[in-house]
Amino acid sequence: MNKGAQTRAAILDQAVVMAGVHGLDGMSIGRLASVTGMSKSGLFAHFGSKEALQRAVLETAAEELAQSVLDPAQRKPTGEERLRSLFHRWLDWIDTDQRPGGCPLISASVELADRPGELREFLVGHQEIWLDRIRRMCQKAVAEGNFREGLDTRQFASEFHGIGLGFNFARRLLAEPRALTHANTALDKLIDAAKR
Amino acid sequence: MNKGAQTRAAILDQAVVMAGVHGLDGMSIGRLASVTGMSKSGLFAHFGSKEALQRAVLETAAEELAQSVLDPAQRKPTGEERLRSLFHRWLDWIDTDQRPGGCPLISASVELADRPGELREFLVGHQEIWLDRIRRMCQKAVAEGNFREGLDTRQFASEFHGIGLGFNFARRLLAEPRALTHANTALDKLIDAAKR
DNA sequence: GCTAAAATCGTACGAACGTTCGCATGACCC
DNA sequence: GGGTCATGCGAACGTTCGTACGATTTTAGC
Repeated sequence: MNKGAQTRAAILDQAVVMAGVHGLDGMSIGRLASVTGMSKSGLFAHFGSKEALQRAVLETAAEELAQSVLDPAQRKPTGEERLRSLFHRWLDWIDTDQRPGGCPLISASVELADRPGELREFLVGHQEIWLDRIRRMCQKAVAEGNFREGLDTRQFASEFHGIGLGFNFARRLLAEPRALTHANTALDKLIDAAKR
Repeated sequence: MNKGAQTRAAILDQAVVMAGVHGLDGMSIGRLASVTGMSKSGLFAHFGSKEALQRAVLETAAEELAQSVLDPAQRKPTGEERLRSLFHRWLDWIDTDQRPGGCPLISASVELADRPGELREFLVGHQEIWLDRIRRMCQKAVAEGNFREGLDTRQFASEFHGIGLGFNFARRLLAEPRALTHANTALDKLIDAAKR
């Protein structure tokens, strides 16, 4: 790995954290420079604009999510196992003490929801893919005869995602200790209902 | 109403909108002044600090939520009716075209989740009350014999809230047209499951 | 209608913002 | 190992930020 790419990766490591806590806008180049021990201009040169930095943060977060949540789940044999694996890994990813700020993509989703632009489009695309993956896992479970025929998979994906958002909320804002139990119970109910 | 209180209310009207779209931090006093046709210093004098302004925004949003969502629902006779009324009014409040930015309290929840301070405490308090109200409505339905005995009302409230968060997400970021249907179906399932 | 109080304005402040540019210094290829 | 190009720094830019303060206008009670 080049020196440049190395530094860039180190910057993005911190940037994902800062963006998760303070938002993509609240993340400032000056503070990021001081955290990474670089000069503002030196750091800036790696991206060329703040928007490009923000974009890189979103891409980095999406890659990390894919690597530590989506991909491992995809390797499970059955649809239900994939869904359960995805769910638990997702909760871990949201709640990890490695990264204060929870899931940076959820934070960005709320921050950018009503602000048209390239960043928003990127996020929309990512989240549509995310929901589609859930849906496909669900379809697989139907094809396997595990979930009932005629199940509304879009509805399933929507509810699946809602449980995760609720967990993110309960865990991060309220520090609710029962949040994990609530989420797991909700998933069990959802999967149970999908079977009959 | 005093001239002062009148102006203050007009400012907060715009401030709630701006905070919903750009976040509590992204809302700036200068832009707020230009939108309301005031001078920066004249507007500032009404609050004394930006944090006080942010606090007032949260209080205003919470009052509006109570007035147009919570209070009317509380007047319904049965627990289930209260829950259904609360839900539909909540979705309307989230999706209204009056206020771009969806529910400002949800936005603020994500923005402030990992930033300790007075504002966060206020939000935590408000959201705990919110969840508690849902829970109480649920308890009422149990007491009425409509929902089954032994129902985990905390679990119910958590799922109820998750559905709303999912709706906020799907409607605002993805502009998903099926979002309302998904939310309604999810609520029906939730209530149905609470009965048996 | 006068007057005290409340509301608003203009100006200014220091700090932080994103961005630019020229110069040094290190890394990497031949 | 020398030459080159990527990498990083320091200083400065114009703008916007939140905030302070004294002057001025407008409101409200007598």
